Amino acid sequence: MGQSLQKANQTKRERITEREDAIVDAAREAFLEGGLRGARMAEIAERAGVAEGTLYLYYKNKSDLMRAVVAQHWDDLTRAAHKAVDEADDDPVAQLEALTRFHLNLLVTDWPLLELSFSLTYIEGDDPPSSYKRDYVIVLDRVLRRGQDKGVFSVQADIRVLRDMLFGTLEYAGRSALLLAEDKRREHCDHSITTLMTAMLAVLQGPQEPTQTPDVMDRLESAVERLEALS
Amino acid sequence: MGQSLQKANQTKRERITEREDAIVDAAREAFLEGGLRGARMAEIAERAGVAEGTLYLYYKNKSDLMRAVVAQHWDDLTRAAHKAVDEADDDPVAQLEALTRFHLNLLVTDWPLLELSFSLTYIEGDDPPSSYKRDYVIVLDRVLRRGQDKGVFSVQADIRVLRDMLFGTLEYAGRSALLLAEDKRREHCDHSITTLMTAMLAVLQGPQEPTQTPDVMDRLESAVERLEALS
DNA sequence: CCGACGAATTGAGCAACCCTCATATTGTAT
DNA sequence: ATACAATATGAGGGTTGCTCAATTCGTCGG
Repeated sequence: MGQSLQKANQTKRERITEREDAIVDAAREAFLEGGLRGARMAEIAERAGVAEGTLYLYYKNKSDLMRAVVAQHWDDLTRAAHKAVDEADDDPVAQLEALTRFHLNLLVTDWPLLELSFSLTYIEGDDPPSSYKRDYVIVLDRVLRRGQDKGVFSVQADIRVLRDMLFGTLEYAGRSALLLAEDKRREHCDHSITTLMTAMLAVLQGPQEPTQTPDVMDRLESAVERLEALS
Repeated sequence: MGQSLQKANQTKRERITEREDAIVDAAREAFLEGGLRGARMAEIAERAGVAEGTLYLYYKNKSDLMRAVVAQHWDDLTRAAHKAVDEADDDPVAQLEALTRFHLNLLVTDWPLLELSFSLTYIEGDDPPSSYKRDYVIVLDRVLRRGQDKGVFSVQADIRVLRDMLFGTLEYAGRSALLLAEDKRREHCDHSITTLMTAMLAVLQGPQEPTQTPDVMDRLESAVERLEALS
């Protein structure tokens, strides 16, 4: 009759999701400890409390399982990034800085998991290259487009290049920070952010002098002329 | 008697070096075709014309062999980078742009091999993480220091952050370029370089207003003088 | 409550492959 | 010519990702 008795009040769907979570959790631990190569499928199965064969009912192969671990994490990060931007002042520059700080901070605190993510980039997958990062990147696009709409950022600026600049620089800066001792880390991060903001704003706000200087000069000159005309 | 007969006029040293080269050449081909995982030691041995066990007399293990392939390549690249800078005009800005263009170009043309190099970053090596890139990075340091010495670049600028910015941005920009169709690639590269130069110069040349303001002041002074002359 | 059928799970076994090491070959000095 | 060291070989050991025939579990109709 459609509805039937379930063990411990769980639906079939719930039980399957629970198992999936158990597997992903076990896999995350194992991958964090040994990387893609170091982790053993047998060990993951044991930790998850399932047989080795069961893993292959849920995920096609080892790297597919790691993809699931990484994708879940990027999902969390995307939500957090949106939140970080929304909590900043309602000003494109402030939002951009908030996102920059959020991302660099992430690279330092979440490095082990992000390293897994990056390493996956270089694994020749059997399946089409997935892009769990796409949604995350959209957070930046939103900030930049909003700045352009408000007239604070130049519409000339190519968002694609700025994406590369922000994420590229920060990935490298994060790695540099990790090489430093704990106490120098914050200083280096702050410095990287300041520098990167200067750089990005130079692109986003375009040349400032030409737009302001002529204006100032023109008005000054005309004032002088008016004075000259008086005499 | 110290000097002894050699087959085909080769010294022992020469024969060993020749074998090493044969192995590295075979390994490069194999790794380019299948990556670290896809390449088979048995196949590399066959291509190099040696037995599988011989590989392990020259290199500790598979990733150590790949390291050798990649290190050799970075060595070539470093020489070429120095050359690119030296052939540019004797001007720090021009040299920086030459290096930027050289590096981005590299990322597009040499991508398969550079991808191997990057993937190696994420292989938990049994040995201390090697840094074949160190010498390459020094090329940038040289350009920036020279600019500072000549007073063209601000000494305030932190070279470490600029390193992250240049190489980080370019790695990402190179990847973006590879996703584009052949005909749009050059345009995108040129655009990335222009943008990146704007960004870096904003950092390297510091705030520009102070250098222009005096001009405003000069003209103001002259205006006042004209007014004074009237009375 | 029973029996039966499909879905889900298991884990022993297979195949692939890196690396070792006992043996063989080559080179050199006396 | 002989002994000895250096170098090379490749069959076999050991590990591990993945498959699939056998088994258990969950859900129905009767």
